[in-house]
Amino acid sequence: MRKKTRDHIVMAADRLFYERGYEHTSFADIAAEVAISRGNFYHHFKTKDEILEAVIAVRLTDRAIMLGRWEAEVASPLERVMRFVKILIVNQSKIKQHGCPVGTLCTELSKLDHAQQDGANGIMDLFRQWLTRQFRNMGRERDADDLAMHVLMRSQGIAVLANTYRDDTFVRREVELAEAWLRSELATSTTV
Amino acid sequence: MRKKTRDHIVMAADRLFYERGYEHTSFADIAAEVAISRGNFYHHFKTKDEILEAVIAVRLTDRAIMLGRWEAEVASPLERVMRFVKILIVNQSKIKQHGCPVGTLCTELSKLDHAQQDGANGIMDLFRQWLTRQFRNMGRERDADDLAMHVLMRSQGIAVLANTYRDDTFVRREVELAEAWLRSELATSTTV
DNA sequence: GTCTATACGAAGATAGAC
DNA sequence: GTCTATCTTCGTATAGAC
Repeated sequence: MRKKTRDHIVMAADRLFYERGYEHTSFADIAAEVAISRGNFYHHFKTKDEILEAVIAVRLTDRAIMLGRWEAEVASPLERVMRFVKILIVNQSKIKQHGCPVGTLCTELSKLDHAQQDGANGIMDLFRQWLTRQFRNMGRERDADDLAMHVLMRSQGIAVLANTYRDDTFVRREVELAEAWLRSELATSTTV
Repeated sequence: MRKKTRDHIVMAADRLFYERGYEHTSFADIAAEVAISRGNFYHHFKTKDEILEAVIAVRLTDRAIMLGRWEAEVASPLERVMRFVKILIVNQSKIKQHGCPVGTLCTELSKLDHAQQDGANGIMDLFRQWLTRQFRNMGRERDADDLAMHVLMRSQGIAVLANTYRDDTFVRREVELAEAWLRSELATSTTV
């Protein structure tokens, strides 16, 4: 069973919103990418906001699946968080070019004061809650959310500067520092 | 001697580019803010890019003056870096609303693949070099730039999440963590 | 230096034929 | 479901009068 046009549109929009930003991407851009006419476009989506909504939904689902897989594949919560931090390495070349797909969207929609702000922030929150759960599993009931926010903070900071300076060495060094911090932070309080 | 119209335009553009983003700000928006006609606009700037260039120049100068003042006012390089980190507290409400003026501009121009990317990145670099100099003064010749990048990374990460979650407690906590990290990092290597 | 009027193109959106 | 044609609005930019 082949992918439907609607799915093609969402996939193309997802990529273009990430690479060029939401506002800077036009219907014509997406239509050209999918190789359909602009008219046909409106059969599938009535407004640009609706496409954004669909893109956010897809991104949320994708990330939830990814996190679920890690939870199934990786036994130790510490290793799971490490896996999260390592996205910066795995996706390094994309991040250098376009930043973090989640962070940059939240930032852009905030400036636009866009109705889908909460939707985008929800993806960030998915990460936050997943990370919080991992820290809880490590016995850090009380400050699990603080630790989660700290990991998110580092990820976002690294992504912004990776994008600004396009420096591989910096990214690798900071990921190692984040891992070292994680280990030393958790060394004091293992298994409670 | 009163401010000239040109300066008013740059000031208004500076604020609007920060609050709404560069692309989302139109000539009409700026003209309305300054209370001049769109036509008059083009007497002072031929293109939108030219305004951006002027805004970046002003921001660069402003920040350079700020950093110079800190260098004059604060004797200890450690305290100077602390002062830098504390901008996040001082400008907290703006940052919660619109993020970091430097980081968000770099991010936006990267997506637009805009000619002024280097200009915006130059403001980030002003901070980087200033921070590097402070760490050198603390006797950290070898890793001064790494430490500077780490401080920048934290600032940018905190700003992104402050903007996403608009959470005062988070900002305060992370600034304290950054200060604690600074102190512990420098404790090992004081005055060489 | 400031204004009004206007040209021009891009982008979002609609109508209706096939 | 897909197309072409068209409408409308908005944003950049120019011309020329005051």
